Amino acid sequence: MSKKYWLMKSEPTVFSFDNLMAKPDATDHWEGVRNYQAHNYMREMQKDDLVLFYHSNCEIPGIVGIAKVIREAYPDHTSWDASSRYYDPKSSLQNPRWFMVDVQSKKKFRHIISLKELRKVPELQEMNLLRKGQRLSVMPVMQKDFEKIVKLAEATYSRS
DNA sequence: GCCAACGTTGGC
DNA sequence: GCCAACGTTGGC
Repeated sequence: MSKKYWLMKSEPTVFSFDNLMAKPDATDHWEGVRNYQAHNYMREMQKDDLVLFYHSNCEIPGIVGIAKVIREAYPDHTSWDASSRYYDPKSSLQNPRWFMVDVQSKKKFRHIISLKELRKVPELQEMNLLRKGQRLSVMPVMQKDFEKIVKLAEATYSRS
């Protein structure tokens, strides 16, 4: 099966791209997805799929870098941890209700590709991310859009 | 802090 | 199964 592309949102005050880079092996599990549609997308992820890392609910929302899926979906242990903010009493070790993947940071953009900037790119206007009212924290990205965003990031490098 | 646009819950 | 009330997301 061919590689797929995704976008995952995180609030940088909770977990930022820098936090991911600082982890051992620049790798961490992606805990806390508690929306079924986002969760279903996450379960479709395959090893080596690439992920746009998006910072949400912050001063400058936008894409900050690229990560890679290094472990496919497995039970999210925070869902049965009563002390976790992601605790779900309907989930248990025996019958897990939520899953997570492991991701590794791959490349940090020198500058954030802000939501504002994305909205100015004609080719990207069909992205799920830019659709009104869509709030999924995990969503698929078309290959052409992924490549366009990487190009934007590279153009930013050469300009500076 | 506001509020639009969702998703979820629970009474009926 | 309907739907009002409530909670959450996330840009602004």
